[in-house]
Parts: sequence; structure tokens; C-alpha cells
Amino acid sequence: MMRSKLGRVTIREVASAAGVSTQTVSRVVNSRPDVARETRDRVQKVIKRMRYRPSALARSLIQQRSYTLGAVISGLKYIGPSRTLNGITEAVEEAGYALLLKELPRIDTTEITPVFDALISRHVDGIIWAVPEVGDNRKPFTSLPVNPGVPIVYMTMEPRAGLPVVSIDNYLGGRMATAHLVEQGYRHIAHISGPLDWWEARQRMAGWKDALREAGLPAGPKHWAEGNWSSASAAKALETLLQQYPQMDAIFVANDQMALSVLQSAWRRGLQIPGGLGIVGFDDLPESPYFCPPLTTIQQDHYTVAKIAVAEIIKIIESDWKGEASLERKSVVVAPALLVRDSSVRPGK
Amino acid sequence: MMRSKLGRVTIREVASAAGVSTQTVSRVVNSRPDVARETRDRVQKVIKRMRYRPSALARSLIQQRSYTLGAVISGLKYIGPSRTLNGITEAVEEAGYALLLKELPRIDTTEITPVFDALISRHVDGIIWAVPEVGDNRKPFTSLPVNPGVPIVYMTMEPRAGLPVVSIDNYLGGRMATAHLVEQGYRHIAHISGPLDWWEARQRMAGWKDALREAGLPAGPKHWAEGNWSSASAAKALETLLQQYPQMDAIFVANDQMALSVLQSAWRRGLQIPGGLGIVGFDDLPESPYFCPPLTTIQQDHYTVAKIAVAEIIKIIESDWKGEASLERKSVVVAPALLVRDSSVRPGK
DNA sequence: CTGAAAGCGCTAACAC
DNA sequence: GTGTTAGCGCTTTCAG
Repeated sequence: MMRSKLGRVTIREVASAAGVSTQTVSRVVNSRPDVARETRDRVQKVIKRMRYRPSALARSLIQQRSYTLGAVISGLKYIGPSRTLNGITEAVEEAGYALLLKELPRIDTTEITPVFDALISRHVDGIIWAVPEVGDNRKPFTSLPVNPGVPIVYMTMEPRAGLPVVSIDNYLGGRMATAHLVEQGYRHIAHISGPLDWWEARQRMAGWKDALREAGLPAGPKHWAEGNWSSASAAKALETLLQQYPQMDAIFVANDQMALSVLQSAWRRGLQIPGGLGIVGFDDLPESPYFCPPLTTIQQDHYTVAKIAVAEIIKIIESDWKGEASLERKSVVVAPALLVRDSSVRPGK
Repeated sequence: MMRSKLGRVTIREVASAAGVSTQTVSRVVNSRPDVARETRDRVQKVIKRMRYRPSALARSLIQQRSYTLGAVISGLKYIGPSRTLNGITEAVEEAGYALLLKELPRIDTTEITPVFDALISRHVDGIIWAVPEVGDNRKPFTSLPVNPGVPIVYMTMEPRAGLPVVSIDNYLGGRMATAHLVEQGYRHIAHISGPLDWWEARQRMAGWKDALREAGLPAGPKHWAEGNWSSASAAKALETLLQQYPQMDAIFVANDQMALSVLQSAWRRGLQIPGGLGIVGFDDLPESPYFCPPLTTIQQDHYTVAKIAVAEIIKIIESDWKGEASLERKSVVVAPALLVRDSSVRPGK
């Protein structure tokens, strides 16, 4: 059994072994109808015997289509991005595509050219830009149009005209969390925000502010403090709030990791939760139901959102491919859900 | 400026625009020395102006080398695998390779042929098999040799002769955790294990058992219970242990997520930790220092291990490429670290 | 230093 | 039904 170097069996080798032309082998591999049953069977047997694996590379080159998607992410060490990636890989797989993954070393980078080059040079059919909007990291897309030659779907950013964006409604989440605390009878509801160069952090905070304003409750500069998503930062923020907002009876914390830290600090000071201080988080970590006490939180379904993003990009690719009039690029916003557990349920209410 | 369809600028277009042959453009792109300065400058200008991006696909085809690695993982929704992937992406990037990612829908699947085909058909230069060993999911590799035609490095499995494996020493971790509790003066140290079809779970448990035996302490069938890594499962396991091992004064819990649940149950029952019950976990989640009380745990550096795995695969690829005698495939085992926090430090000791 | 020819593995378009 | 020809975008080899 002759083989080319590196052990890759070529279509030509299969063809000659089966006594047909490469074209016929190609037809069999792609299950085209116009092959005689007998021929097909014979070729298939040879394919199996020689363990022939068609080269997707060669096919991509000629078809100008790779059935490969590029995904750009950042912060894989956090749970959010990995859940997102989880959804992406699954959806991509189901759609019959492969996935080329790029992780940005810094989330707020504006240097995206090398990333594009790496993806485009490998002929990806489309790109999912799953890096959250932080600082100016959307500038390269909005100011000077990159026109990378392939469609891009963006995740987790401010919807912009003409760009297909898939996001969770963080503003709504902030409102829901705060409204829930108001309903529970809390009247001095503080906020520990995420880092405010993050779009998501600003949205959650805006939701908090609007919900309080509408309820006629205070939401001034003394009533919130900025964290950086980490548990450590929340301990400091709590300190600040305790000083500058002594009447505070509840906090909407911008993520569960920070909320956990607030729980710990409260436990250390003998502060009762939810009696003395009501807490609502954001994210719904797998651990959150097992905090002391179990944490009320806003659930973001990264997974579903990722699936939507993949569906969108594939829709665009297929329509471009069919030469249809380019699809209008619309945005999708997914509502989060409130999960009520113990940390926010006022006793005796 | 003429372009082929799909907006891809070809080397031929650049060549004709610069008034040279494609060969010369190729030389410039690959920074070969044998080009006149003047020609090089001119070509480079045209490349920039036309935004020419060489096709890595075409190059891969001819060079029989793609500078792309395949990574196969599972359970991306858990923190461990995503940390691993985090390390992989970073190391792969630094080495100048791209990464094709496949996530297995089920961790214990033995159906690996389609996964290989997808990777091999895209000409990956090597594969990192980062799926933990569970049940029989290593059978396909060990019984009938797959010989996929490219080198594979395996992560998180029992070292086997002839296969390059990179793992954390889970057995040692189990010993360290248990020995620490013994040192603290605990004498009835139970274990909540992971699911025992997982190699890692068996290793951790073996470490617990051996450490106790050597200390002359009991480690019988009544002294441990099986969990499934989830917080919920640990609550049940604790129930069981409390009944069948009433003298129990400490527990080595096989991961932090389960340990958290033990902490919560203890808090509910008014059981003091570490006074009434000492706890050591395994993993070191980012949240673990913020539990109530802060959790002593075994830190696994997934990140570093992943970097080692990438370094190994690239070493093998390069040596194969240079036609050197195939490298001996050796295994690497990385020691974990004990992180002592409050949950295991006996008061008054 | 530069270019022409051949071909990586495959498929589209056409012939028979 | 099946084979032949051409060529995807690039690099290798060999002339000049």
C-alpha cells in the first residue's frame, strides 16, 4: 500500500487502488448521486481499508469556503467567558463547522489586526467576536471600518447600527435585582459596581439607579462604590459603603464573586443577612446556591446567548454564500432571570 | 485595484501590481534574504496598500505543515478544563501556532474517530488530548493503536509506557491534604471522594487512604462516601458520613465545590469549622479564600501544566520535522501545593 | 537576484 | 456514469 510521506493518504492513491479516477472518488466522498452502486461500494471499501481522510484544506482552497469559524475571546479564566465558549463550541459542532480559537492577552486591547490576519489567513468563513466591550476596545470596529472580508457577529457590547450584536440585557438585570430588593421592603439600597470601563458594569449600575429613582429612593454618589469584579475589591468597597452610607440596608452587588466576599465580611462582623443587610448578586455561579446564606442573583444564560450568536453568523454566511442580498444586520438582546434565594428575602415579610 | 471574488487578495495580484513575479512576492513575505532592497521595499509597499494577507491554507498544503494544533477537551463549563484551555491558548499563541478546538459532548465517550478526522482533515500538526481519564475513555488509545498520523500529548491520565502524558499528581495532593489534617491533630479524618470512574478521584482517594494508614489511623469503608464533584452530591455524602462515622472530626473533600457545600451544611447545623470539623478541599477556586471560613485546599496549577503539554507537543513536532530519530515519549507529573487557610487550622493548636 | 514550471490535494466544468 | 482538464494560492526547484 503506497503512501505519500507523513502518512497522509491522497485521493489519487485511493483512485488508483480502486481502479477509478480521482473524480469518482471525490463523488463518492461527497455522496453525489451520479455514481454506479457497484463503483460506489468498491470505492468505499478502499477508502475504509486505506483509512483515507479527505483533506479539508484542499477542499477549502478550491471551494473558497472552509466550514471553519473563528472565535475571539478573552478572560477564559473567568467563568463567564468559558460558559460562552462552551455554548459556542457546542453550537459550532452541531452546525458542522470547526472552530479556530484566539484568546486576546488583554481584554482592552485595540490591536486587533494580527488577530484578524491569523483568522483570515486560515480562511475562516466568519468570526464571533466574544470579547466584552471594555474601554476603547470597540474603536477599531466602529471608527475605521475594518472590513475583514468575512462576516462578524459581536457579543456583549452596546448595540450599534449596522453591526450584528448579541448581548444579555444587563440594564434590565440591574433593574430586576434592585426592584426585587425594593419589593422586599429595603429602602437604602447601595450598589457595588464592576469596573466602570466595562460596558456591562455601566449597564448594571444604570439599571440600579433608574430602579431606585423610579421608586423615589436615593441613588446618589454616596450610595455606591466601584469594585473590579474580584472578591478582594468588594471587601474594600463594602468598607467604604459602611462608612459613607450608614443607613444602608441592602446592596445590589454587580457579580457573585464580589457578593461572596460581602457575605464573608458580614459573617465576620456578625452582620445578619438578609436581616441586617439584603444582598443580590449577578451571574449565578454554580457555587452561589451553596453560599452562606444561599445567594439571590441574576442569572445570565451565556450558553444560550452563545448559541444565538453562532446561529446568527451561520445565517449570514449561508445567505452571503447563496448570493442573496446581504442580510440586514440586526441585534439580539436576551433578558436575564431573577433567582430568589435566601440572601435577599426579608424575614417576617 | 482588481480583486478576486470574496475580497481575497492573491499573491498574483500583488505581483502584477508590483511588476514582479509571484516568486519574488513570496520571498518578501517570508523574509528571504535574496531580494534586492529596492524590490523588497516596493513589494512591501504594495502588500500594505492592497492589504494582502497570505493564505496560510495554501502554504499548509504545499509545506505539509499547518502551524495549527488541535485541542480536544470536555467539560468547559467547569473551572478546571477552562483553566487548562486558558494555559493552552496562551502557550500555543506564544509558540506562533493557531488552535483548532474540539469539545467532546460527553467526557466518557470512546467514539473518537470523528474527532480525529475533523482535526486530521484540517492538517493539524499535533493534538493535545486534554480530556480527563474517565471510565474507559482511554481504551481507543491503548488497546488498538489509533496511529492518527500526528503526535498526541495526553493530559490528566495515568501515565502509560510509550505515551507522552502530562498530569498533576493527584495522589500526592490527597496525601498532602490528609497529612496536614493529621498534623493538625485530627484523628478521625473522613473523605468525600469524586466519582470513582474518574482517575483523578481514585488517585486523591488513594492518597487519603495511604496517608491515614501510615499514620495508624482508620481508613475503612465506613470512613468515606462518594460524591460526583457537585455541591449537591456533597450534602448527601456528608449526611451519610455523619451517620456512619459519628467520631469523625475532619474531612478531606475531593474538590472545593463539594467542600463549599459541606461548609454550608455545617453552618446550618451550627457545627463549628474548624473547631468541630476540619475541612480541606482540592482545586483552589478563585472563590475559595472567601468562603465562610476561608477554605484550606490543594492548589492545582492547570495553567502551568497546560503550558508544559504545549511545550511537549511542539518539541515532538519540531523533532519529527527535522527528521531526527523520534523522541522518546516521556511523562511529566507536576506536584500540587497545599494552601493553608482557616478551615483546617485547629484552634488552640 | 529573479522568473518559469511544476505541483500540494482536491473539485468545477466539461467532455465522452 | 465516468474521465479529463484546469486551477484554488502558494512554494519548491531549477534556469538564467
